[in-house]
Amino acid sequence: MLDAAAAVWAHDFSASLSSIALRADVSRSTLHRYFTDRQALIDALLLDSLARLETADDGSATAVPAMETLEHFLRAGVEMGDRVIFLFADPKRFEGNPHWSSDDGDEEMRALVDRARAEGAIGAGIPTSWALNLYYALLYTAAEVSNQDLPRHVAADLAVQSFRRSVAP
Amino acid sequence: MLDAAAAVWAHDFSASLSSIALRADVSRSTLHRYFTDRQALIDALLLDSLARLETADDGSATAVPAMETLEHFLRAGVEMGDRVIFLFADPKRFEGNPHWSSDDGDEEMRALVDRARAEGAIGAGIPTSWALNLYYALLYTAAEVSNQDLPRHVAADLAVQSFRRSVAP
DNA sequence: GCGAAATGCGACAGTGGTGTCGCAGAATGG
DNA sequence: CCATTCTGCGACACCACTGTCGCATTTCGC
Repeated sequence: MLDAAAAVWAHDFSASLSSIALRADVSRSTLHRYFTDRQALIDALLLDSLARLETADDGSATAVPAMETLEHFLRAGVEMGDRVIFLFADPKRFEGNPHWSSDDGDEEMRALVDRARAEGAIGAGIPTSWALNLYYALLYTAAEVSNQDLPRHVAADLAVQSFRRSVAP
Repeated sequence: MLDAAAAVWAHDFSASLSSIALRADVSRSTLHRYFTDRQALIDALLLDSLARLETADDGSATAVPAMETLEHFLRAGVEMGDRVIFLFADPKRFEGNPHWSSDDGDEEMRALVDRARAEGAIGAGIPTSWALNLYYALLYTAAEVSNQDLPRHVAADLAVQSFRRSVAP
């Protein structure tokens, strides 16, 4: 059901619960039996997606260059496909949600970008806010393209390449 | 009213007509008086936005390098802000809409990208579908960022730079 | 095979957005 | 100044989605 919700909501967050039940091959009753609320399903999917992101992000020690961490994170994100689209399609989607700390969304990433800049991987002419938005856009786009034409890893490679080139000094 | 619709729908296409009326500082009645339908408003906004895009795109003769046309078009799009977000946030939003020819959405752009590739501005390792999706993502992101931190022209510059670097051979 | 748990189905009221009215109060222009 | 036009307000029925329920059916474990 979470997969179905991610798949459907990745493209239209206002989609009805019926469409999700249909996609999940269960009745609406069953869906409601596991998630009392629309909000409950959102929270469950959010939590699950964040957990996967966390897991996927495990291999990134702080010792390695920040740029490699960003790259690793990007690849992991693309691998998650719809989940990542769900998470990052609209930055304000989860505003006020107790499970969505601003740490997840921004602070940690901003710090990473700043570190990458300090390490010389990001040019002085690149504002941090642009680097961040570009990063999420590439993540989103690569995940999106993976649903259409290109194999997942190819899309990930292209996204990584685009990011490196775009922010290079 | 069209401006209000663009501003609201740029962030949430499922937003109610009430919220648009509110944003436009008119009553819901007045809104309905000018646009009988939700669909009528959508069509009007679509048509108006496409017209602006067309106008803004006037300066691009086919004689100049394709890359410059793409660049010009990108800058013009960023300048349009919410209108462009409305148009390109979801590629399938206007599927089946008689005013949304696939020419606008894809074919013309694809041809432009192919021409840029022939002129050596786009590397062989860059799939056309990636270049296109990247292009729209940058357009969208630059417009989005313009609503937050950076001045419009700075965001446009960054988007252009990112695109050139990303697809360079 | 039998009992328990899970699922599907249909019905229900509640809710919020939609589209349509009529009417009353501006705003506009001659 | 008056007449025409535009606008706002409130009311209405309609519809899709939501959340809840009871009951029949299927599935699963033992």
